[in-house]
Amino acid sequence: MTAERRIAHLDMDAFFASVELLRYPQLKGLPVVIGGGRRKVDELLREGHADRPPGDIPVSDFPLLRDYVGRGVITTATYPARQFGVGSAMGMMKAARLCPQAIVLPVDFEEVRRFSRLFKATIAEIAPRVEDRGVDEVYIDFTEVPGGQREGGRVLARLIQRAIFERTGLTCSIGVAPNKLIAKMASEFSKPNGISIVYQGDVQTRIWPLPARKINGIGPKAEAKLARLHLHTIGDIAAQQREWLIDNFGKSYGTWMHEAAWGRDDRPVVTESEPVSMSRETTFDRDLHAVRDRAELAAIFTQLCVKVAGDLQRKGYVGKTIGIKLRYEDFRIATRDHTIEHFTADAKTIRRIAGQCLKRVELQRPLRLLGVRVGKLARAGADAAADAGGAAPRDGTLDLF
DNA sequence: TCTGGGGTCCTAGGACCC
DNA sequence: TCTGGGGTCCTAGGACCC
Repeated sequence: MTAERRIAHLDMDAFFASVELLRYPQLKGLPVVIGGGRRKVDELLREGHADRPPGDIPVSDFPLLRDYVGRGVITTATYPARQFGVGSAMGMMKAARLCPQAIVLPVDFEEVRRFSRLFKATIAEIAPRVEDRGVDEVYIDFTEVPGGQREGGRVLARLIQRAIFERTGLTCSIGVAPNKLIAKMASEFSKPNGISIVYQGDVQTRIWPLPARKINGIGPKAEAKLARLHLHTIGDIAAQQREWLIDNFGKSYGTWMHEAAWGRDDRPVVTESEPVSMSRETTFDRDLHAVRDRAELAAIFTQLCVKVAGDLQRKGYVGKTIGIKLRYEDFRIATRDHTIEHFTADAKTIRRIAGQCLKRVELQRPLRLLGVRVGKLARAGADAAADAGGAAPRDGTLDLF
């Protein structure tokens, strides 16, 4: 007698914005967007308020989206702002046209990470099998948790929701379903601060009517191609023969799509994973030319290498594939990478190899973005750590574990 | 009027090896 | 005159996600 799998997907409501509202409760109920960063909204806000409790800053002193100039995008919008059509990943300038009166605040990564750790720790105390899906999302395996099956998981979901609110003052939405795929969709059913319970038998009535794009894994490209084939809802996909989907989308993607449309997904909740790569990238305030802006570009390039080396060292990793990424003014992306003999986390080594990569790519056109990446990571052991400092490994073997 | 930064995974060709 | 087949690694690009 094995228990039926019950998997929860938990999504913090407007996470970045909600974190700011804890600090500035006077902004509750107002359209607020978090993002940008290219313009120092922070400093604007601080003018004349440096020694004032954040909660006492008058609403009229907060910077408005209409005054924002720069290349940033929206990270999160509060629900009042969403009513104007403003949403995540939207360019700030476009958002400013839709809702100029919205208040704009920069992302406070420290604070967001602090609350991220807090809410995840709260969950883990109640249900230990938690899979990290970024700062504001997790999957939770309810199956073996005592009481995890009651009311299809609603009782446990409610308990977690309350615990998170008590500990952080933040709300979340939870979907509980037989698998991750359906749970992810279910968590969107009753936002914010909602709980949705979905069973396998509900797929036809609750999943099939949804747009294909709601499936986690169907993005803008696949959606457009589906539309060209006159498939719009998940039910439309489910109605197709598997072979037909394979013919149109390839063996792997077609097979997966068919399974997904039928609500089938046996991926486990993965509680631990190792990073594959670490990177740093930056979009310039204005497009740069490799020749004309050589010095500026070189300084930024070195900075990126230093940052990524710092990330590796701080987290205790070394890597052996070093690469660069460019974005040209027309948004086309070029990448180059090179795998070296020995693992490293050394900024100078990374800079040297990345510099070689840079020579292999077209540099005539104006650049919008530059990035540096280190992949093929391994944990920095004793020898690897020495290597990371710039010393050659004794005999090419590293104590990686 | 555009479109950040940090990731993962997949594909596909060529090198190289057995 | 005909030239296997599998496996792994490297590299570049692209889709997708948060």
